[in-house]
Amino acid sequence: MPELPEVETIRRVLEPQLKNQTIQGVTIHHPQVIAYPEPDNFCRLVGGQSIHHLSRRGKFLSIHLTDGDRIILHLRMTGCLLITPADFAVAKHTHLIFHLGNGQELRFTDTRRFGRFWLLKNGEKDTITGIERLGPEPFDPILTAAYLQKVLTGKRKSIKECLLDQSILAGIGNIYSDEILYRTGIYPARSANSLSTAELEALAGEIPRALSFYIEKNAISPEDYLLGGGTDYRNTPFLQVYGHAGENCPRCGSTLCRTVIGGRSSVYCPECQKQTIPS
DNA sequence: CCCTGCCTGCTG
DNA sequence: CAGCAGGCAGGG
Repeated sequence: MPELPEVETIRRVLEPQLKNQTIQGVTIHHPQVIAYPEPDNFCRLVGGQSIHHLSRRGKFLSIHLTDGDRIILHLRMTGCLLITPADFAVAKHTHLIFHLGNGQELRFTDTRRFGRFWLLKNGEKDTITGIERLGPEPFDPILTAAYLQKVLTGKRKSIKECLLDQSILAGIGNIYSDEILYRTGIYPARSANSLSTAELEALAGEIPRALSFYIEKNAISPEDYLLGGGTDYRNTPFLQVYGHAGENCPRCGSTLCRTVIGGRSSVYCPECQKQTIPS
């Protein structure tokens, strides 16, 4: 489920609670979620270490341990992290439990089991998670119209598919690509190399602006996060097009359309996002 | 470019 | 029952 704003929200909520905590041990209910190394080694290497801080890169979350090792995870579609008391009822589809020194637990729940964990040793070159192939962060000042111009030149695929391409920009998924294109008035199926400089400038500005807006709308206390089971994404009411096909465009009142682009469901306003290229 | 697999659950 | 779901890798 989570895209960049949700992963960042999780990082912000969990980091203060996890900082300086010791991982006393790990219980694996479903070894499939450990991509590397072997699940037994994963547990052995993590056990006894302390958590130094959490970082995010695109949709990846990293738990940095005090000796320089790092646990990296990707929540994919339905992954979820929750800090609970040890006696808290274990939710269905809980695959991994980290037992913390303060009696709390860090639990990984994932209905569809697409999410993955990796453990990289201090200094170990990351050739397996995919982080190395990510494009820049959307908040990196490198994201300008000129950067977009450079990476989109010659790209005949749609601008929506390019926004979803993690090697072009890291962290945007199906929700926020639709929201960003709506905000910038760009028809999602437009070929990426057809965008004008003005449109690229609009995108370069709106991408970080929209993502920041949705990160802030997601803000939640640790208590409410636990009550919501880690899936209470509070920015959903602020989505303008995603999930609103058939409803009225908030700007012009036209009926929002749904189509499929690059195999992904896409919602747009036929009036605010014209198919024709502005001259 | 499209297709499939990976999984379960919800909706119509 | 089919179709769909906020992701990504791999294959043709």
